[in-house]
Amino acid sequence: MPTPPSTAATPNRPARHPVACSSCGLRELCLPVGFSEEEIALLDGMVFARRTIARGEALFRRGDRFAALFAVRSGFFKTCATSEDGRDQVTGFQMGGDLLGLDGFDDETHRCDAIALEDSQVCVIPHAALEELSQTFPALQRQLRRVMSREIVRDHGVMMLLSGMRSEERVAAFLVNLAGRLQARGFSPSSFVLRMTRQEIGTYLGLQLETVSRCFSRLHDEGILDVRQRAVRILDTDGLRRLTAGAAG
Amino acid sequence: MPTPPSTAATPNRPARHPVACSSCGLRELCLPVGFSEEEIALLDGMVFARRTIARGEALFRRGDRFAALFAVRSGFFKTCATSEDGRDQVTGFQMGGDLLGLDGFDDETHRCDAIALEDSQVCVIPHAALEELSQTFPALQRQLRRVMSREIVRDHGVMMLLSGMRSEERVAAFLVNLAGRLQARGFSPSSFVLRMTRQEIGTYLGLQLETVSRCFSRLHDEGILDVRQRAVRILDTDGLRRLTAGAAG
DNA sequence: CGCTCGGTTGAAAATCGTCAAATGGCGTGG
DNA sequence: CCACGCCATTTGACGATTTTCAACCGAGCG
Repeated sequence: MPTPPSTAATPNRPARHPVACSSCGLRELCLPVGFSEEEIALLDGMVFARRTIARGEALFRRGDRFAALFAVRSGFFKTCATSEDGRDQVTGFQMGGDLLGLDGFDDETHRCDAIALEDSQVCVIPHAALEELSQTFPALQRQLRRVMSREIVRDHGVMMLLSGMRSEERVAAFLVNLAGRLQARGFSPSSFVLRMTRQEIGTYLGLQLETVSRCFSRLHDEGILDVRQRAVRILDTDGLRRLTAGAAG
Repeated sequence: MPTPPSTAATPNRPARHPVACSSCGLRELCLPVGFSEEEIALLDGMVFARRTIARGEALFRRGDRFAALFAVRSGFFKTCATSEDGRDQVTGFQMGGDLLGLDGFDDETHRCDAIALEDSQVCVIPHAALEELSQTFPALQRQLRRVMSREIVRDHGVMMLLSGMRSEERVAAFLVNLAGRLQARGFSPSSFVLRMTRQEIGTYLGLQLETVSRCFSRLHDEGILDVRQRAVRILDTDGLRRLTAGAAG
């Protein structure tokens, strides 16, 4: 599906859709993980709309008031935090079922930009509804803590990657992670198209875009990958995973 | 207060103390930030004990069941996540008022080790009490979300540091951060003693210990620091802060 | 008083970043 | 429909930073 007519400013009007977690294929990857049917029904009332974001547009930006949490329904996002001196850090890539905006609870302000890397749809989970419902719905607050906890653990994994791995290991780890997440969503884990540029991968992994490109080329030469621009085919999953574990593996 | 007699295994018996958030000097840095007197009184019933941890001992380890959150009452900790291949990443240093264990909500299991870098005391906040109390105490669950959110933002800051800065900038940023936190706790921000080894700083910053040592020496030569082993005196705070912002500053 | 551990320093090697140029998709406009 | 131009990507050469290996120093502790 192509980019909608570039009248640009589409986003801020949330479109009413028949939104229902109960009938959503992503519910096992999203907020309702482990909920009973009754509990999911409660969520249906809370997730009040979907919103469409065109490629390149921001779902929210750093400094925006934190009015809602978002769950990716379809599409692909990056989040990036910008430092005072202008350099920006891609802190994560989000796909179907992932939540966006967890960093907003602190001071009711989003602390990073969330940019759609392809035309995307998100479910809007208003902060107020979340607060209200979680009073009478202990499983929801528990689940929210779990999701936030998982985000913290994930970030620690990225720190480990940034801190201890060499470029090729980083790129390998990135691909293994991406493949796993695609597989969990029913896509092929061995053949996919990257939604982000080399630059964005580099910013995420703490590498220059040229280094990322060279790593891809090297993995190609080693017969582990088939890379053609953004199209990736993993030829040797075990080999890739071995690289991830580091030379010590 | 010196290290307790090294009978080693002191920890697991929580000592009953007159524990009270309401009379704690750290409450403005800890869980009760922004709570009213009545709200803090509710916390008093929940924080049920203190626990003493000797230097070098673990408060908890990766894989331990997540039974409680901990708030540092005195002392100093590091948290480190260990990867499958044995390398470990220091994910943070915690001091008075900081919370430990936020990564445990996901699967009710601690996901990192928390090691005391000096003799320390923590307040024990049982998970069950937290769950129960937060049912009838909306401000508490809100606050917990805020704290977790802040942890996520903090981690993104570290990722930015690991990803985009060179060694000297990293070390400068580390020192500026530490100084600020010490100041917030009423200690001198310009003269302090490091509680961690060069190795631990290095693991945190994604550098080898030799590189950390060289950075300290260079900052010393530039007249910005006076470093003698673990004793640090910051001579030029602005200079240090300029380095943090990067060459672009 | 010697030993161990943490820290410092030096030199060589490896990795990664920087600069530069060439290639190739892709979308736009003719 | 094709040509053009822009942007992403690739690749090469060089240089800078950081790691690695090794030796040495010094403080704290038994």
